[in-house]
Amino acid sequence: MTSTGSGDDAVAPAAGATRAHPRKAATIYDIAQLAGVDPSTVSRALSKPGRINAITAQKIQEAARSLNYRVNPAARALPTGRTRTIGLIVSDITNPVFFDIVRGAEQEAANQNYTLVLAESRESNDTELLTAHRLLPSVDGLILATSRLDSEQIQELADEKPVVVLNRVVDGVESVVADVDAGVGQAVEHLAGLGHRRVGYLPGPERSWVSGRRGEAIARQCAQRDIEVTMLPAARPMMEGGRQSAGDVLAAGVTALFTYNDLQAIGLLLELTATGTRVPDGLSIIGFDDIFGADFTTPPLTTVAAPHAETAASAARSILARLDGEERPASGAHLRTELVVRGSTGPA
Amino acid sequence: MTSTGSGDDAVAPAAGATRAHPRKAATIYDIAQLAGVDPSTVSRALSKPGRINAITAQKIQEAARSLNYRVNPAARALPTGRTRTIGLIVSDITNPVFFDIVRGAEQEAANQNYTLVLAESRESNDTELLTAHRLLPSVDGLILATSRLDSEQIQELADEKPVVVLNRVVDGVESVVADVDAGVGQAVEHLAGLGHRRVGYLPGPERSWVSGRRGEAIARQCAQRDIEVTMLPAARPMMEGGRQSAGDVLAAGVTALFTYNDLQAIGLLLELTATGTRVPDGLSIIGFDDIFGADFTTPPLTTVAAPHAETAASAARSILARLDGEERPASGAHLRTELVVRGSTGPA
DNA sequence: TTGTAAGCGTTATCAG
DNA sequence: CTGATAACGCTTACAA
Repeated sequence: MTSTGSGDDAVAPAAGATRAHPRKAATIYDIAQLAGVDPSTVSRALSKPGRINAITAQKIQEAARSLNYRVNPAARALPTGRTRTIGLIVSDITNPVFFDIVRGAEQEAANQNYTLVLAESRESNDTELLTAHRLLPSVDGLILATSRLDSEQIQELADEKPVVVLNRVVDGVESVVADVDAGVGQAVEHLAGLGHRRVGYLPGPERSWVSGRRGEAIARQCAQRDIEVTMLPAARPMMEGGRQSAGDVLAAGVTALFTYNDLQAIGLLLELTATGTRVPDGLSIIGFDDIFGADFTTPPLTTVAAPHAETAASAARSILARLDGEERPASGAHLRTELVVRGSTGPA
Repeated sequence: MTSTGSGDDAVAPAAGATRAHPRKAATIYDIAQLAGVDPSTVSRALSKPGRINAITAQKIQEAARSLNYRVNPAARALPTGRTRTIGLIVSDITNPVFFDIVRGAEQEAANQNYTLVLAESRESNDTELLTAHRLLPSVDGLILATSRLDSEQIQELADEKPVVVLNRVVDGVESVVADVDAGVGQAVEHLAGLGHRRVGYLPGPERSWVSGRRGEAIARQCAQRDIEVTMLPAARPMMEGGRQSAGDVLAAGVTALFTYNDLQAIGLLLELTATGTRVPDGLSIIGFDDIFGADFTTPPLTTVAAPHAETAASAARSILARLDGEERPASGAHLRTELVVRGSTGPA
């Protein structure tokens, strides 16, 4: 047992000197020499199996194995122009929605032996643009998860490499969008059934395309059922934003409220509960995304869930397909949103 | 408004054909030509400013800008052997602990103009090893966040490139470890003060080094205060694991329980509450990590918090420092754990 | 300070 | 099927 009792040092050089990294990696030249063939033959044997004599291929494989050979991705990228890497930019790593998005993209990439490069824009369009440009030269394609960029900026990026935007439509740029109306329809129906006639919407960032779509869908669905909807002042898409909007919400005189996302919903729920408004008795709340934690608030949150992992996976797939020269985006399954009814909604 | 009503397609080729990506990127040769200098001069001007005539530097900058030049990272990596990339492998992207870890690493990397490559091992040592080997050639260093690998496997990785393991000690390999005892000491003290004499520990994966350390720390601290501690059968480090252990926990006859992590704690809490055991009256629960959500369970979770973001940032810093040729790891601040008292602990 | 030239590890083209 | 050989875009002694 290496336990050192209390008072560990934060950074441990560890027992025994930290190792050096001298032994430079084997190259196809080393293999060629060992196998008695030309380096170019090694290259072929390794990258396009089948197009080579079985027996020499064998020898090469063995040599490679014995030398513990690994291709040098940078070297491969130079002549091919392909890095076997795709980039993903999210606005806030700390937001649980991105679990599923990151996982979906990472899995799909890993499946096809691609590697996922992740960056965070921290809800700022400036850093998003910077980051995108920093990433672009080193990836084969880029996924923009919740872009706050202008359409033109995105189009420019898309001019350089395959770009897919998630849950946003940008002219001329491919996108994967889950159908909001399905879930919102169910939600409004649900509220109507509970007798609500005045509902509100707490929007997220102005630059958020989804926030707009969600607002529209709500307005549309409510209009169809003759329900009055009032739009509140925008709030930051975090728990804090929800908390801070509690006053606005109460002042709005609605009996049910949609928030832009679950984070806001949870923040609001907490604030309301803390200040004596009961949910759902005093106010019904519906969030969006069904994030981690939405099921264990008190009461648990009713929310419009979206297939985030599948959305991201689909985006990754689409990029990889395009890299493989396919024209038509591999139009994936229908991505639908869906209401998850829990405890935060009740009779008006 | 582009809204299409309901029935959106999942993958939209988008209005107007998806763009092509022909225009090949400008190189230093293009700049050289435009600026009337040699490419090598351009290279210097761009990579080591100062070592060049101010006026030619100026010309080169302008040419670069006008051509919208971006360095080709692969091309740069080839002669230098440096990719300006660091890898991070986590066991489960979906576990909120990793928010902070990912963010800490990503921010520190981005600060120094490095890029973070992320991969998930899904709690499997096989895929972890595979992933590590897949990543290694394309990164300058690797951070293993919660490795399930054997020490020897990690040491082999560390022989090739700078590797830092988080919250684990491996001989000869650098690591960043938060001091568990501090927080556990506070926690046991807290329980003792509440009159608990029999506490339990629900461990995580067998291969998890932290799980072992946490168990030891608990045992040690309890021994000092003459508190009896019983070790339960291990459970998976997820909410599900906590849920499934509810029976074991109740059977153990303890009045307070530490779980390996907050995920388990939350799962257990939910299960217990659902089946009629009240927390903390029937059982006090303490988790580890203070993840997202720990503050809004009912009751909110008492937990031992660790500075995850700082831990990861420190790891990244250490790798970057080593890449810059510094010998001594930049021994960061003391990383201490700390008890956060909330509602899941009460009198015995 | 700047130019020359070699080299980084692969792939790709072209003969043989 | 395999071997030369020229890229790929950038860095880096070494010279000038």
